Amino acid sequence: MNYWLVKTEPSLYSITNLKLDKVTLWDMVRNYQARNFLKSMEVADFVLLYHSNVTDANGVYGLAQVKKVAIPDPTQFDRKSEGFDSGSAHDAPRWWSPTIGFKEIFQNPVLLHDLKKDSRLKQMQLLKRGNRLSVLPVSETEFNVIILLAKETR
DNA sequence: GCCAACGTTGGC
DNA sequence: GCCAACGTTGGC
Repeated sequence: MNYWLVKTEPSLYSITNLKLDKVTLWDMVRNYQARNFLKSMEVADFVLLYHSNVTDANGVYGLAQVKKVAIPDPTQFDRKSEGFDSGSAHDAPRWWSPTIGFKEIFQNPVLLHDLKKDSRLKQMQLLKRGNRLSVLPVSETEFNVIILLAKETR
């Protein structure tokens, strides 16, 4: 069992969209390190959904779970898609997408500000200087702390 | 809108 | 293989 955090711009795709869709293929990731993390996701892994590029409100907004391991991202072969990659061969796809399913929208979103001030989360990959990766591993401890913060009544 | 961080591209 | 230029991410 592994724990992950994926970033998304809510104006493009938010936890609410995932709730409506129930499941979604996590496509369009075009960074090799992030791709490697996507490929190592296993069914039932938990995935924290992080909203980025929100004025004053970046943070973890909900929880998802891996439903299917990664398949080749279909957008890389689609000429009409922004994700099209002419350098990717069908027999050796570059980009991969797991399917994730909706679990919950947090009662209290755990904002970036809250993550930063919690001493138990000092080691979080997300908080490392300049980390722009859109898919990151989260430790079990960090995951549990974030879930606790999300359930806290404030 | 600005800008730091950093990944990618391409000339040499 | 080096590295400058460029593009993107994402916090503020």
